[in-house]
Amino acid sequence: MTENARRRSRERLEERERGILDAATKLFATAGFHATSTRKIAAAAGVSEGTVFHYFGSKNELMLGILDRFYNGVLNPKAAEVLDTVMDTRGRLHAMAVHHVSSLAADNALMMRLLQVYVGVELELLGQSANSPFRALNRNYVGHLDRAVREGIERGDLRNTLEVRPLRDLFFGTLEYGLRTHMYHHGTEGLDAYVDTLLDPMWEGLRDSHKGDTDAELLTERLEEVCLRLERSAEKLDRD
Amino acid sequence: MTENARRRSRERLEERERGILDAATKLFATAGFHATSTRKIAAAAGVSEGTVFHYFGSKNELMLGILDRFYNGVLNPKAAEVLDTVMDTRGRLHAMAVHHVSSLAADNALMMRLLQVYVGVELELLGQSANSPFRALNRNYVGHLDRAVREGIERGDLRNTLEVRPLRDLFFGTLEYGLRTHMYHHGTEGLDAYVDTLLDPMWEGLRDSHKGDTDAELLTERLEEVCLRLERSAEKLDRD
Amino acid sequence: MTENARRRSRERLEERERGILDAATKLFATAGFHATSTRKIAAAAGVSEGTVFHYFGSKNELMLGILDRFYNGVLNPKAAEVLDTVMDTRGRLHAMAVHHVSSLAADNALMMRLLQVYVGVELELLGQSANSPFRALNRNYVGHLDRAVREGIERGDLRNTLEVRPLRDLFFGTLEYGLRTHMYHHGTEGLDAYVDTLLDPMWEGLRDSHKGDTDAELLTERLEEVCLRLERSAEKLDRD
Amino acid sequence: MTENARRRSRERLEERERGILDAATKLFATAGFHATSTRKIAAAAGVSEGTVFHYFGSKNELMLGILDRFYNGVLNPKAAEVLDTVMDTRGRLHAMAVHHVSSLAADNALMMRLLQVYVGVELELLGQSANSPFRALNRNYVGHLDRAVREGIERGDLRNTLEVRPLRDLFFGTLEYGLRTHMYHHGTEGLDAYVDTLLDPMWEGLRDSHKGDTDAELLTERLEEVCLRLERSAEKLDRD
DNA sequence: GATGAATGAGAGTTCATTCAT
DNA sequence: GATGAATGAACTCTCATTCAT
Repeated sequence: MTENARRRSRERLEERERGILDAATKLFATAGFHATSTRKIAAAAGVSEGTVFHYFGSKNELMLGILDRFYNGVLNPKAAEVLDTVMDTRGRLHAMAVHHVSSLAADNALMMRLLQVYVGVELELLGQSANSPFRALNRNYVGHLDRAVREGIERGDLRNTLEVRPLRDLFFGTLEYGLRTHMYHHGTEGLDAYVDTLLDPMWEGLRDSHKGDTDAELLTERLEEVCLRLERSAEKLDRD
Repeated sequence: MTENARRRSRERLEERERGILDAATKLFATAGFHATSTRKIAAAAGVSEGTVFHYFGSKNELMLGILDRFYNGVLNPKAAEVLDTVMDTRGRLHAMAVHHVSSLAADNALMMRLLQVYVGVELELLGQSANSPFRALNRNYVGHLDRAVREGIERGDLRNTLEVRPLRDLFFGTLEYGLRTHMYHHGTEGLDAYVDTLLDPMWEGLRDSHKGDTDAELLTERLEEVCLRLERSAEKLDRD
Repeated sequence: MTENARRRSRERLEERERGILDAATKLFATAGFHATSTRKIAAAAGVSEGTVFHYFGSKNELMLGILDRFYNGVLNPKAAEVLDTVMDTRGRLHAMAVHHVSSLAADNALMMRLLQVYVGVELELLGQSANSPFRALNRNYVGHLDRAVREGIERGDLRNTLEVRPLRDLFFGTLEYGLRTHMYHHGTEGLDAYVDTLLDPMWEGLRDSHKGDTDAELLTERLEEVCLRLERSAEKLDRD
Repeated sequence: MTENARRRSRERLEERERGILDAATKLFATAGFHATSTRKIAAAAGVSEGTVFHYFGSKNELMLGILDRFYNGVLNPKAAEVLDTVMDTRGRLHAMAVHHVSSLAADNALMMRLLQVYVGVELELLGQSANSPFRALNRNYVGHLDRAVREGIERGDLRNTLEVRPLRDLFFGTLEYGLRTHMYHHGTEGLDAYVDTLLDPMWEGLRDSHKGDTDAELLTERLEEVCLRLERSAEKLDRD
C-alpha cells in the first residue's frame, strides 16, 4: 500500500467516525439518549448498524465519544487560549463565560441538552462513581476556572476570602441554568448580552470592592437613587 | 355501604397510591427512569403490575404524579410560608435557599436526582413544549422567588437595576449546581453551611451595597425607609 | 374467583408450559440448541415470544426445564419402580438398560440427541462446574444403578471386586454409545434385542464366575501369580 | 523465485495453518464452538480475520480441519502401529484403549471436549447425514478395532458369537464415558490405571472362556501364555 | 497473500401496556 | 378494584462472511 493510499484510508475512517458522532449528537440532543436507537443513528449517519458498533463498541461508548470530542475538541482548547490571551480577571471570567455558553449553545443547543441528557444516563449506568470517564472530562475542564480564580485572588482582583468550590458552583450553575432558561424563551438570540446581565451581579459579589470607592461618591449615588424613586412615587400620586 | 366503610375504603386507596408513589420515587431516583421497570415498582410497592396502571394510567403519569406531589406538597407550601413569616430580604433569600436545597436533598437526595432524571425524560416524551405539566409546576414554584425579589427591590434592599430573570438563574442555578457538587463529595453533611457560603457572594452581588457604611449612609437609609413608606401609600392609593 | 375457575386457570397454565416444553424439546433435538431461536420455539408452541420468557426466564432455563421434566418425570420414576419390582440382579440390570435406552429413544430419539446437545451447551454456559443443575439431575438418576450394583454384590451375584464408578461407565457408556450407533443405522427398530446383545458380554464380565470354583482353578490362579512375578522380574532386568 | 524461497514460503503457509488450527482447537475445546468467534480465533492465532477464511473457507471447515488433523495425524497412525506391533488380542485391546483414551485426554482433554462439542455442531449443520465428513473420519478410525476383533475371533481369543458392532459400542462407549467421568473428578491423573479397571470386566465378557472348559485345558492355556511371555522377556534381555 | 473495515441479518431479552378473570 | 398472564414491538449487540485495498 502506498503512503498516499494509507493516508486516504485514514481520512476515510476519521470521516466516518465524525459522521457517526455528528448523527448521534444531533439525535441524542434532539430526542434523548433512550429514545434514540442505534438503528436510527446508523441510518442518519448513512452506515450500517454493525459499523456503529465497529467504531464505538457500544451505545455508551458512543455517548462518551461525543462528550470527549466536545470537551477536548472545543471546550478545553478555547478555555486555555482565553487564559493565555486575556489577563485581567474580569475579562477572563467574561471571556470564559461567553465561551462556555456559546459552546453549549452552538449547533442549536445540542450540547447543552446533551449534557442534561447525559446526567441521567450516567446515573443509570455508572451510579455516580468517581471513576466515570465523564467526571474526568469535566474535572479537567473546570480546572481552567480554578486557575483564573486563583490568579485573580493573587492579583487582588477578587476577595481573598473566596473559596474555589463555591465559585465554580456560582459560575457554572448560573451560566448553565441561565442558558437553559434563556434559550427556552429566545433561542440563541441576545445570548451574549444575557451573559453580561448574569455576570454583572456575579462580579459584584466576587470582586474586591475595597478597591477604589470613596464615601462621598457612594453617598451621592445613593441619594440620586432615592430622588429617582421619590419622583416616581410622586408621578404615581399625580396620576390618580 | 356505611359512611365509615366508605371512609376506610378511601383511606385504603390513598394509602396504596402513596405506596406506589413512594416506591417509584425511590427507584427512579436511585436507578433512573428507564432503568426502573413498572414491574419493579409494583413489586417494591407490594401491588400487582396492573394496579400501578389502575392508579396512574402510564409510567409517565406516574412520574408526573411524583413531581406534582413534590411541588405541591413540599416546595410550594414551605416557600409561601417563608414569604409570609420572614420579612427582610436577605432572610427571605436565605430561608428559601435553605428550604430549596434541603428539600431537594431530603431522602438521600432522591428528589434532586429525580429532577435531573426528569429533564431527560421530558425531553424524550414532550420535546420542550411550553405546555408540559412539569413546566407548569416549575413556573408556579419559581414565582415565589420572583415575589421576594420584587419586594426586595421595592424596599431598596436589592439594587433596582436587577431584573427578575437573571436573578432566578443566579439563584437556582447556583444552588442546584452547588447542591450537586456538594452532595457528590460530602452527601448532606454540612449542607446548610455550604448554602451560606454560596449565598454570601451572591448577596454581595445583589444587595444595594450603598447602605450603611458611614453616618451619612445611615441617614440615607432613614431616607430610604421614608421613601418606602411613601411608595406603599402611593400603591395603596393606586389600588383603591 | 370460584374454586373451579382457579383450577381451570391452573390447568391452562400447565398446558401452556407443557406446550412450550414440547415445542422446544422437538426443535432442540432436531436442529440443535443454537440453531433453534426462541422465536421459532414460540411459533411452534403457538404463543408469543414474550410468553416463552414469561414462563422460563431465559433460553437456558428452558433447556433445564426440559431436562428436569425428563429426569424427574420419566427416568427416575421408572428406575425406582424397576428396583422395587424386580429382585434378581441380572433382571434388574436388564430392565434398567431397556428402560434407559427406550426412554432416550422415545419420541424419535429426541431425548438422546438432546442430551448430546446439552453437553455442548453446558460447556459454553457453565464451564463444567459441579453445581450445574444438570449434574445434579444426573447424579440423582445414576444413584439407581449404584443401588442395584451394591445389592448385587451383597447377594453374591456380582464380583465383589467391582467398584461402582467403572461400572457406571461400562453400563451407561455402552448403552448410550450403542443406542447412538444403532439408531443411526436402524432407528428404534430392534432396539430391545440390541440391548440384549450389548448386555450379554457385559454381564459375563460382571457376574461372579467363581460361584462354582474347583480346586483345579485355585491351582491355576497360583500359577498365574507365579507367572506375574516372573514377568515383573524380566521387566526389571529390561529396565536396568 | 528460487527453489529455496518457494520452500520457505510453503513452510510459512503451513506454519500459519498450524497456528490457526492450534488456536481454534484450544478455544473450541475450552469455550465451545458457538462461544468462540472467528475474531477470537484470528486474534489468538495472531492473524487477521480475513486470513482465517483464506485458509479454511468457513468456520465449519475449520472445525473439520481440526478433526481431520486429529484423526489422521494422531489417532489412526498410532492405532495402525499398535496392530502391527502387538499380536495377542488382549494386549491389542489394551494398547488401543490406552491410546484412545490418552489421545483424547492429551492437551488438557481438549480433544475429548472437542468431540463432544462437535456432536452438537454437526447436528445443527448437517443433520445426521451419512455423508458427513466427520462420519467418514470416524468410520475409518473405528475400522482398526474391527480388525483387532475379527482377528481375535479367528484366533479363538474372543467368543465367536460376538458381533463387531456391539463390540464397538462396548469398547468406545465405555472408554469415552469413563474418560469423561474420570477426568471430571481427577483430571488426567491415574488415567491409565483406570483404563485397566474398565478393561478388566470388559475382557471377562469378551474372551472365549470355553477355551478351558476343562481344568486341564485351562491349565494348558495359561501355561502357554506364561511361556509366551517368558519368551518375550528373554528376547528383550537378548536385545540389550 | 494478507488485511480489517464494513456489512446486515438475526439473536436473546425487556417492557409498558392490556384485559379476561 | 385488583390481578398477573399474555403480548409483540423494539431494543442493543454479535457474528460469520465479503471484498477493496
